[in-house]
Amino acid sequence: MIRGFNKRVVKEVEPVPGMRRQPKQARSRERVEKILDVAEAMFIAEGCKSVTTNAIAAQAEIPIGSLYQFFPDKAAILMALAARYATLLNQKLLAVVSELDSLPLSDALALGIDTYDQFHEDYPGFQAIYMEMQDTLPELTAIEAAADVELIHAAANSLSQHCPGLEVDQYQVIAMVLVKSVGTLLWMSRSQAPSFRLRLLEETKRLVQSYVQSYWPEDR
Amino acid sequence: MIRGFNKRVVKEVEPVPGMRRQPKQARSRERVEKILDVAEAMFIAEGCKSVTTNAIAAQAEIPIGSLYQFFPDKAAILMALAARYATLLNQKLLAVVSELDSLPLSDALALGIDTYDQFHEDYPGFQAIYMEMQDTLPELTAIEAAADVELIHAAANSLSQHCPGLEVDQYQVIAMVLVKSVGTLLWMSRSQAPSFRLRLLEETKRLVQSYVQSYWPEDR
Amino acid sequence: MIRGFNKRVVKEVEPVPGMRRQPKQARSRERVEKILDVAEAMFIAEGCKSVTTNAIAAQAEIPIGSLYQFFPDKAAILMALAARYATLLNQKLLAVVSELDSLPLSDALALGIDTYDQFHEDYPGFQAIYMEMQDTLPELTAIEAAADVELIHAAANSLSQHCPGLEVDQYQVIAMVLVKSVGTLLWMSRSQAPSFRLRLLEETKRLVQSYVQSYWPEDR
Amino acid sequence: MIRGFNKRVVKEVEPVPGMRRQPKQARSRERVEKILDVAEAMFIAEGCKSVTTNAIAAQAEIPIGSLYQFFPDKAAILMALAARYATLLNQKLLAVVSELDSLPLSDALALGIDTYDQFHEDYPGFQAIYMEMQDTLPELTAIEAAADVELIHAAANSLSQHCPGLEVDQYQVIAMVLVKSVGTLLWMSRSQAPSFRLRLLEETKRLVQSYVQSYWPEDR
DNA sequence: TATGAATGAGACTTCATTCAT
DNA sequence: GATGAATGAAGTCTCATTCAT
Repeated sequence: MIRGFNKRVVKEVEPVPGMRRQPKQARSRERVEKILDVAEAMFIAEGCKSVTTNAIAAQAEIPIGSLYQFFPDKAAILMALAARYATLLNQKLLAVVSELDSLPLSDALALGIDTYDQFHEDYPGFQAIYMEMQDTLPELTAIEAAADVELIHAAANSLSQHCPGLEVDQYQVIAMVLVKSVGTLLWMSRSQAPSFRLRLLEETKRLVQSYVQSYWPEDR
Repeated sequence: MIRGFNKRVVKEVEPVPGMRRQPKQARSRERVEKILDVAEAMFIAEGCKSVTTNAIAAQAEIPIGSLYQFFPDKAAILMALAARYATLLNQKLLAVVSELDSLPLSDALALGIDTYDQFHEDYPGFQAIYMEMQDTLPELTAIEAAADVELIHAAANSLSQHCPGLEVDQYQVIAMVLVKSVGTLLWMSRSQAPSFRLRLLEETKRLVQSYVQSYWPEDR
Repeated sequence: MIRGFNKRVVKEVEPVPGMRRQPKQARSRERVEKILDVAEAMFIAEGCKSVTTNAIAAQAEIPIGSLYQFFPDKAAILMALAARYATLLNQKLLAVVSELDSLPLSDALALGIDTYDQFHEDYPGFQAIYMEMQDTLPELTAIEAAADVELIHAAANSLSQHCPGLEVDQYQVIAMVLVKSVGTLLWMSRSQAPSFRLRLLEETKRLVQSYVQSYWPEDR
Repeated sequence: MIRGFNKRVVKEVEPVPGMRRQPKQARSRERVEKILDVAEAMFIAEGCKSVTTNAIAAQAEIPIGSLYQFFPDKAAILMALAARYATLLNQKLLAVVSELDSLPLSDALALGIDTYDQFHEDYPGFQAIYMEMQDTLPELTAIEAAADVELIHAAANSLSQHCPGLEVDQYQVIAMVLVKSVGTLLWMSRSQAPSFRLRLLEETKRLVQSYVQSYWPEDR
């Protein structure tokens, strides 16, 4: 068991979209992870635009040439980062799904929001990277939305299981509204003073709960 | 009476923050407007990062030196653009404020959302510029938020007039939640198919209405 | 009697070399002086290269166009400044010449050095401007040397009067050696700690006195 | 034994202060030398201010990007040039040091001056670069003075060995006076007619010798 | 004569990417 | 495969000077 390695457990050899070569050997995978870790930190610290590929390679202590063996260009690093976040978020959510199912809807929503909030806290680069891609790769927004898309699917699924009675694609709309508005509010709350931040968090729950209750008022 | 709202009402020569020289004569104002128009179009079309100051000047048919007489650097153009949007949005909102006041709360919310949605439709660069600034000028987000801030103030004010009974800063929180979530949903709806877009718009209204009703249920 | 004006008494209408138009009216002369004062301060403070003509005009509170009516280009400002220094130094020296004549040679040398040192103190831009010109206008070094040239002439003259016995151009060489070496040492002493500075000043006197005594040893 | 003198004796890969990357391979060192040669010629011919980095790169027949791999900016080229002169001067002086030690003081001074004069003749850019730096990098004058500083140390050391009897820091002052005044006079002599130049050279020796004799008159 | 907005060549510097070793 | 020196197009911004008003 190698410590400090499974901090970010990457599912074995999933084909990350923009990558030039899938790293098969342990050493290569380590290097890719190192690049992404460094890139993440630098993007957050200095903004995507002002980070150079050479700086990333230097900080990651690998030659620039090697970096370009894994990533065809700078944008690919951003993409891989986004993909990694999507994977991570998915894991977190899977972990609480069973708990969610056993709670009353209101509590489930609150727990879901708290979990999502915690994710923002744990990975401050999440929304940052997310925004960057709009600028740098407008045509690749599909991938960027991956994280959201999975969340939305999961939310729609959960709702359709526990709150039946609507058409199937109605759940999609509701889930989208929930995920998007909550995502924005949580992100915005990051830049607020702690006390105000907590209040926003509570208010976000209220927004969501009253919305859901408008569909399933019996949830009391 | 809406507080913090007519701050930007002085039409003509208000001192725009980042500008090097305030254009006093008609010719200069024309030039500045031309620069902003061109920059807006290019930012939307190609993304902020890949637009160059020389390209803007060339497209606007003015010498690069003249551009730099008005704007100290590239970022200032972005800022001026954001300021211009804030002014425009203010005007639109002022135009419907009186109508809003005479409607039942639910209808007022719906009308407000429709107006805001129309603004997004009229000025597709609005949210785009807005997002750009996060990357290019992280420290200047305050200015970028100007449009939001004023909206939030206006909304808080309107709520406190028509729906009394809460503490004064509670209105701020509610208004913030409303404006931020609606903004995101409307923006996101832009990239959806028309029919789905309309549905999202309706759903946004529902989100907002049920949230407000959780505070003032008598509004029926 | 206008105060604050004769601080730097410029001999009436001497034709300064590089100037476009000799200022004949009081207002114009005031402007030219203001330009030179400002330019002097800025050159010293920021280095010649980084001062712009527009900055000089702005600081002097005259339009840039007017500046260009008196000076054909930036270099001309530097030249005029050097010429002004030459005039000033001349005046200072004339003022002590009579005293010098009545002193033993050693004391006269010491007094001359102190006077020259005081000039450096009063006009810190003197040597600074002097050096600048080497770079900016290599072909105009002749004018730059003006200040020195006058000093050297005066010194040669004084020597030939009080210490006869040498050929006429020998006095020139001696005077040149004296003025150039003293000038350098005094200038260099400016950047030293005060106590060390004083010591250098004394040592400079010793250098000069022993040199002169090698020609006129009877001076005891 | 001359203190502070063999500091720069390490021939090859001494870390030159302002350089971005130390050229390790033969090809790179050639390139750096080429850049410096070209820069030297251009600085002397056209003055520092009007030489551009692009022109240097073009003349040296290397891409501008390569130039910037070795030098972080234009000023660094100047600095490297000054450092190269310092190294050269050191070598010249080391070569005559043994001779100096075996001569009577007067003759040693004369030989030292001739050597220094020859250096000015061999490297006409020496004092030119030296002066430039005052303007371009006022804060870096320390480095520029390097050549002088070492000379002064060497002179002080030599004096203290052959002419004992003074306090240790008195030698510093004397050496400083000697080096600075001689340097100026030699430099100035460059721009004079040959016959007058020689006379100045002799006069410089006289200045120095009479000064030194005022301390050690027995040196006859 | 007086003004100051306008000009644009050109300065310095960066950095994503390649390819010879 | 691994490396990192080399590349040069392109970017941002300056500023001495002019000339229409």
